[in-house]
Amino acid sequence: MADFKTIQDKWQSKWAESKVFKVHEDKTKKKFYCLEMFPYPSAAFLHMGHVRNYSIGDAFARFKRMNGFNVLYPMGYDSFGLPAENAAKKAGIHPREYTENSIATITKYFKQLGLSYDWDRMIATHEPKYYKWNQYFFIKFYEKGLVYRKKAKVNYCTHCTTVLANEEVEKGACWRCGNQVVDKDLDQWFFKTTAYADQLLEDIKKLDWSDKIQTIQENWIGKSFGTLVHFKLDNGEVFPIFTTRPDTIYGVTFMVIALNHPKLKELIKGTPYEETVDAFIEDVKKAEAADDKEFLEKSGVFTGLYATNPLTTDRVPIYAGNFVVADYATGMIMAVPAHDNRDFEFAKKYDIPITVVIQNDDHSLKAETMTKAYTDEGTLVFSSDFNDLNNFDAISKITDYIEKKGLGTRTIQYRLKDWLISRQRYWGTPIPMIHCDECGIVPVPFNELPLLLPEDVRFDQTGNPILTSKHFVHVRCPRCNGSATRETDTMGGFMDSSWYFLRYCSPNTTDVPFDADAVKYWMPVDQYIGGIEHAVGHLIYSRFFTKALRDMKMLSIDEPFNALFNQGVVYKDGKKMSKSYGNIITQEEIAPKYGIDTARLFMLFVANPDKEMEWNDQGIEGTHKFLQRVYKLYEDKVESIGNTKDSYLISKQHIVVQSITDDIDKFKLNTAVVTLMDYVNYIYTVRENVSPGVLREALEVLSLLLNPFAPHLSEECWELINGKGFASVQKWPEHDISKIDLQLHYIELLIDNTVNDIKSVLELAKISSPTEIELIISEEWKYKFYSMVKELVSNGIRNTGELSKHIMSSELKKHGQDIMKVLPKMVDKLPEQVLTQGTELNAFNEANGLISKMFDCAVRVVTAENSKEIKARQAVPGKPAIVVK
RNA sequence: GCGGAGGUAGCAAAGCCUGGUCAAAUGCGCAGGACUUAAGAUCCUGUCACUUAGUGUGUUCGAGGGUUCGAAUCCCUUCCUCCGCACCA
Repeated sequence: MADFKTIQDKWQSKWAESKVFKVHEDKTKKKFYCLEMFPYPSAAFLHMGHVRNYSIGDAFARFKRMNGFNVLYPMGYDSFGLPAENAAKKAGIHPREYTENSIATITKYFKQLGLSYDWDRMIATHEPKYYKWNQYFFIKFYEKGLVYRKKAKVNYCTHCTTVLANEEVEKGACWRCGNQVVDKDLDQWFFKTTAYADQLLEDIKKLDWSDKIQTIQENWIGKSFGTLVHFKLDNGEVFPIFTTRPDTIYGVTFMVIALNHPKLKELIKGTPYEETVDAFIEDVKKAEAADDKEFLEKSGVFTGLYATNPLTTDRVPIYAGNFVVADYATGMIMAVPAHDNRDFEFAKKYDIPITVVIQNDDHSLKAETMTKAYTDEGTLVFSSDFNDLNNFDAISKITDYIEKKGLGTRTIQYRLKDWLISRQRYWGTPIPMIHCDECGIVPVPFNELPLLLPEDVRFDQTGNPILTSKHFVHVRCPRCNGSATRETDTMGGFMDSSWYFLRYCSPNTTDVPFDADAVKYWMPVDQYIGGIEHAVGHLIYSRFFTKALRDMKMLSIDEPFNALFNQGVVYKDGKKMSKSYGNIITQEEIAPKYGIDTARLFMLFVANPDKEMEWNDQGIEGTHKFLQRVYKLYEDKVESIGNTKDSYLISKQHIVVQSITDDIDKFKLNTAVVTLMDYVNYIYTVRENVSPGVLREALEVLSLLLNPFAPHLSEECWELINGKGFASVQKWPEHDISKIDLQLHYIELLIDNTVNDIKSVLELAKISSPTEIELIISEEWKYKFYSMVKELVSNGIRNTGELSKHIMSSELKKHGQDIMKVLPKMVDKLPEQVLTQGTELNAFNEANGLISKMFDCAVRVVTAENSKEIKARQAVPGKPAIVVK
């Protein structure tokens, strides 16, 4: 029995001592940057979900490293953020202390996983030497006009007492604590992500990302082409509204403005409607708080205002409605109930007229009898000069007209909003800005960076702890030296993660955020690995950051992450494995019992890495057993009793290497493990019948193939067969197609079957302990079937159709049906030598049954243990089945 | 509503792209056997049904149709499950 605990400790310390995984730029080698999303160091443990994620990344990094790449594979911590601050509030320890304790613990666990990180590159974003550069970038972006401050309605979480970015709001609730988010008017800092909306959208297509995540990003950016139409209010004010359906403009019967539109209050101030509208807004707020779904169906209230449709000059009423979003487009819509379901619902509810302007084929639509909006294609009616046009054709014609008359313009609208970076909390990067009454907003001078977080703060009060600092807030203006105040907001955590992948390239530079040459060498990330939950947050911000830095000439790449792999979630008892559900299995529970290699292997084996998987307590026993079996191969001193299986094992070895290499390349780690298991079983069956050299090579190869999956055992096995150096940095085994001989495996199967036959015969004949069996297989029948296939091919038969024709018109007719069962694929592929591929093996196996029918074969079998000669005759209809002598 | 991923033997999970190698890898579970005083561990065999000494036959890959000499695999319809974004004009 192998003691996995001792083995893993031994190799972990050896790796650490010799720094095998340390890398540096080496222009002579091809680089490969493999990166996992860095974790937030909150909980002081790793559960099987983590084990899975990092095992996937490590397997891939190891694979690439062994394939000769110079692999950058770093790890660090996204260590700013609310949990640390909340813990500080609760437990009375400083967030830094909490964070650094967590980091120490987590790092210990990481090291116990045996991941092949270059630990010398570890970063933690809460360290001043890191966040200094957040401040630097902030100011740079500010200078470029990519950072601005504005008063805005923002999402505010009352529980976390801070604003949240759009991307941090899920279904109207705070992503972290799940509390309902409320609107608040605040002066806030924004990154102008929208400036790159188009590029962000366009460049997605260039990336090797899953369709799913590409679609999520596309939807999030939400580009739509439309027209801005100028409606006029009664007070003469022009109010543009955005529509993608100008073809329906003659059917507008009302307008709807967002309840929280900044202009609404002002427009109805002092009118008789002010009171009812205000009351309605209050009701909606209450309903939202109470999550009253029924009330939250489309509802609204008349504002007493009217707008004039510039095309019809009709005056239509303006409602305030809850289904219109204030910060998309202009916050007001034109409503065409006949042709939009939302508008239809609303019109029905409040008894607003409906005007049909697009007719179906038989012109049978009537406003009175409609039960839902007509949203299909049709012909325009009641649309003045545009009558009888197809409505989709009319879109551009009407827009042309609108533009010509100066009533509006074509426009492109994005759903993406600017990135709100301000947080009213302590544990983040201080925003390096100063508010001066004289000079306005003034950045902190570069030479004063990093602007450190103040230490003299109290966490026992509500609100932003920074405000409790006596020294932080008041400052002299760097420009006029007058008295001024510091910005007290800190940056949201996504700032830290927007460029950390650059910092890994040169983690210790003090005069620049990253070394240009190092970044040029390592970037972009070749393989990024992480959860899909970051689809719209981190993965958009990082792309934005990269593009902005490129335009500032600090980078020369367009995209940070070439390939992205989203690993599946680990479930237990039907729920995602997480601390909050209390259904975690930690590394600590598993590793002592089975060893960490077992845990890692199991996580990779049980399901395709991109699929969700259910944790299974029993399954892990199986992988443990497997690793023990592997170890036994190296431990056992096998007395070889022959070399009859040499070529079989060699061939098998090359098949296995080829198959595993392909699988890892495609991230199909689960099937790679299966192949590995199969290989181990195979070695067991043949090891007594191969020469020592061949066995040794097979074991050498096995120990290396094992490295990405069970690295510690891999090293141990490598050492046991006297491998030099670390297995982890050996060259990945190569496969040689010419060494793969499928015929051999085919014959092997035939022999196995025959041997089984003979076993049966022995049983039947009650011969319990034969002392000799000789197995003789005639060359003639061995190749007969194969040569028949060859003959067909040489007759020019290349595909199924030709084959069936050939058979029907040939002497093979009597076996036609049977041949059709087996041959076609072989015929199709033989010219390309596909017979050399592993999967073809089974074809021969299947063919075996047929062959035994079609060809007469006689077998004499001899083994060491028996002396009785037996003749076996494969069953052919009408012939004696087996003759025992 | 829009979008994405799925439904394979007792369970988990391959196979589907590129149709014939599929009664369908592998692991778990289960059954039998070897070993053992016994249990455990380990090893071997079996595990859709009926049958055989071996072979074989029948019915299977959510359901229903279609294409094909041939479908788990391709096409259409349909049912169900999970997951994102959600009133984006």
